[in-house]
This record gives sequence, structure tokens and C-alpha cells, in this order.
Amino acid sequence: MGLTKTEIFSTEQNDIALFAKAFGHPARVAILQKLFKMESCYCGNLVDDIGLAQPTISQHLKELKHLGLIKGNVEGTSVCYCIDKTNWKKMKTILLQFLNQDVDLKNECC
Amino acid sequence: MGLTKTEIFSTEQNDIALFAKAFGHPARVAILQKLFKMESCYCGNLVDDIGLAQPTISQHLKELKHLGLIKGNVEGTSVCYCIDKTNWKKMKTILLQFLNQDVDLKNECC
DNA sequence: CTTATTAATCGTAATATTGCAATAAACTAA
DNA sequence: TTAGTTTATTGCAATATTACGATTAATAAG
Repeated sequence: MGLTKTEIFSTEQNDIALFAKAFGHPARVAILQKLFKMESCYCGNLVDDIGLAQPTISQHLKELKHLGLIKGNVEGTSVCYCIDKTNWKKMKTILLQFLNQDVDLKNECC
Repeated sequence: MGLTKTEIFSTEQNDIALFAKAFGHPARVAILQKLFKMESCYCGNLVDDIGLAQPTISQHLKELKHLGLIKGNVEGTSVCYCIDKTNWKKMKTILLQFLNQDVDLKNECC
């Protein structure tokens, strides 16, 4: 199989999983952290900073872009990437609600 | 390859990725949500609630337990699962810091 | 036009993940 | 002991992910 049965889960559960999966690889975590620092907007900078080949970085960028977490702006032969603040906030709302479930958890059953 | 190059990333980046990966599947999201509701601590309840086979649920539980997010308590032939609040808080601290990076992001570069 | 630069895409190999049937293990009850 | 209950483990098939070399596409510079 290797095929997730998305149809048996709610939209919310699938959304949480999709966003979490985006952060489920250290390269994508590193890319996002660099973009937040605003020091390496260009794809080439990310390739230099992180020790992965250019096609690999490009692939990770594509995933993040597809999820809407980053935006890419073509400048000549370069592409400037940055965080999509609006979508980041939307994602945060969804994930924070999930992470903060423990606040109203009183007792542990075991 | 299919092999993540963990050695080129920081401990923090790998930790974020590991926890996020745990939430990267809707079945594990569903399991945790159920455990927070305290209605289905037993493995069998989870199997009934979520529409996946018992070995599959057992496997997801094993991953969550291995990460320390849940605890399992044997009661006869059953096993009662629940959230490990302490470790959940630790995980939250790490992920929240990552998710809240946008608060001091002033301008977008593109 | 030619060459250089930068990033995306293609193709492919290797590893990881998901899912379940079959089975085993551990305990309970009769 | 035997039969039933519940969960874990094993083994396997199918899909997904990760990574990169080779190539392509697009633009810039000469």
C-alpha cells in the first residue's frame, strides 16, 4: 500500500497532516528558517547554505510553494523566495488549535 | 535515495522535523484527538473509531509512543493509552517557537 | 548569435511509509 | 488445560519520499 486513506479522515485532520508533513523534513525547516531571517531569498543562496544539491532544494521549494507557505518572484535568471505571511498565519491557526488541545486536559487516565 | 541527510542539519531542525512528521499522518492526528477527548483510551476503541485495521493502528501507536507523546498502560489483555502531558508540552515549546517566527517578520522581499 | 548563469524538470535509484493478513504473545475465564 | 479476548509483531506488497546527475528553459551579458 504506502497509500494514506485520506477519505476516512476529516478535512481538518487531513489539513493538519498536510501542513505538518511540510515541516516533517529538516531541509524544509531549514529553508523556512532562512527565509524568515531574510538573508537568503534566492534559491542559490539556499543551495549554498544547506548542503543539498540544487535539484533537491528546488524540489523542496516546490512543495512549500504548492502548500502556499512561500512565494517565488522571478528576477532575471534568479528566483527570490519569501514567506507568504497570510497563508502562514492560516496554517498557524490550524496547527495551534491542534497543539493547544492539552490546555483543557485535566487528568491522565494512566 | 529516500534517505534524509540528518547529519547536515542542526539538532533543533531535526527535532522539529521529527515531531512534525508524527503529525504528518491523519491517522495519528485522529488518534491524538481521541486521546485528548479521553473517550477511547483503549487500542480497540481507536480501531473502532478510526477505520483502519488493528495492526495499522498498533503501528501508529508505536510511533507516537516511541516519540514519547503517548503512554500505554497494560490492563489485563487491554492497553490503555493516553497523552504524556509533560512531553507534549516539551514538543509544543519546540514547535511553537518555529511557528511563531513570523511575529518579528517585518517586510516581505517579494 | 554565443556563452554564462540560474533555476526547473526529467529520469532514476534507494530508502521510507502505509496498510493489512497471518500469526504470536499475553492475559482472562471457564 | 482450553478457549476466548486483546494487542503486538512479522512479512509482504504498494505507494511515497528523498536525493541527485543530466538536461532543459529562461534570461543576461558580451
